[in-house]
Amino acid sequence: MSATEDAATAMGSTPLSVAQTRIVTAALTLFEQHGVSGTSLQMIADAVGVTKAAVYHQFRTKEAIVVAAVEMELGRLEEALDAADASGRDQRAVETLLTQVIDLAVGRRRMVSTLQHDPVIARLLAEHKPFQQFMERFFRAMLGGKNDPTARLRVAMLASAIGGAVTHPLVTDFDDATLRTELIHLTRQFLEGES
Amino acid sequence: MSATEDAATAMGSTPLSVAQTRIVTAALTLFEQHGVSGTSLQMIADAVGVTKAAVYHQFRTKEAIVVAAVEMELGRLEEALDAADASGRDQRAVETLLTQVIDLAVGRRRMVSTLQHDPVIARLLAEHKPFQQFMERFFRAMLGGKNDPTARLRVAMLASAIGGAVTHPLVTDFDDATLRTELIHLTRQFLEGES
DNA sequence: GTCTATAGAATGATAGAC
DNA sequence: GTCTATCATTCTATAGAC
Repeated sequence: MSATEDAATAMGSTPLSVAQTRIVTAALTLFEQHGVSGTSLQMIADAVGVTKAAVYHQFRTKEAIVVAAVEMELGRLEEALDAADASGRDQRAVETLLTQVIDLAVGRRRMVSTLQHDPVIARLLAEHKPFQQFMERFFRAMLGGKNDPTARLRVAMLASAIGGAVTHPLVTDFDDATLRTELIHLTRQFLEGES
Repeated sequence: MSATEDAATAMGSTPLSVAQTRIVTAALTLFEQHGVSGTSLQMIADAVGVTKAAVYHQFRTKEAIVVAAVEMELGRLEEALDAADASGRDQRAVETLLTQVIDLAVGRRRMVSTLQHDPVIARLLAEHKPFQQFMERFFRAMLGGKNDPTARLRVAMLASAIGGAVTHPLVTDFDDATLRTELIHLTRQFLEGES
């Protein structure tokens, strides 16, 4: 409970103040509805209930808000990643990590798609050094020691399948618990075919 | 070859003129780089090499351009879908459709993510009647007669896995042929687990 | 930490000439 | 089919008062 309300951000950046956390939280909701480009500072300010100038006092640019938002979301993965890195690099460690990834993806459903596919965030993940390193670390853990083309494609498919399925129109009627159970089941099935 | 250059749009709408086709093609490239909201009419006009007013003469609104663009892309799926609907509703028909979907996804890599995840297009697919019906038809074909929750999640994962994998950072170094072969292989493997 | 007020550029969209 | 010119609106961002 307190972990969800914690304002600390990941990847060694300065923790957020209460006012900053309010802005980032509101921004995230708008980003998932309209995308980053489709969200103006005015919309964010209105959602928080302050003026644009107040938002600019907390973040110098719109990009700074996006960075803080991505940091906040990736921070949720960091704990799971730490545990995975500590518990070796075998198949069982990968499955434990996958379960936590699924938990996060189901719990934050609508957020995941934005994080994975918004063009602005994609560019940020590719160009911003700390994000680059974090994603490399994440994929390394998901690969569990392997690195052949088939293994890489398998991880790419798995990450996309989980992230995409949780918001897919065919699945919107699933409650979280059912979605979680079924996702774990089908994910395991996909991994069983592994050579 | 002539099929790729054909300006005809799907879903019963008016075919596009040459000028309109030029605009929609340029718009699609920009949409995949910046998203729909991140693409202005000025950017589209510049890419085509005309003024904004010339673009407005061809399409009354920006939304009309987006609709035409989505129609053009979904049109590529329509042929495969017709064949699938004609060849029954068994497991083999689904596998044939899947192969064609993979071919399309690999061939148009960067486009797929935009179509599946851009918030403006997502809203359009959900609210625009002809798109709604087309997507329903597509999912029905992919389900191959089934409709239980597990089957729906399986299709959701499959569609997301294919659409997401083709642009995934872990797979950017794959050439089209390799990506196609491996995707078909892993997709079949995923389906073999089916009960 | 928030406000009012504003600068300066870019946005979607229209009118009318060629 | 394309142009120039312009509309009202919105955008990011800043200055300065409280």
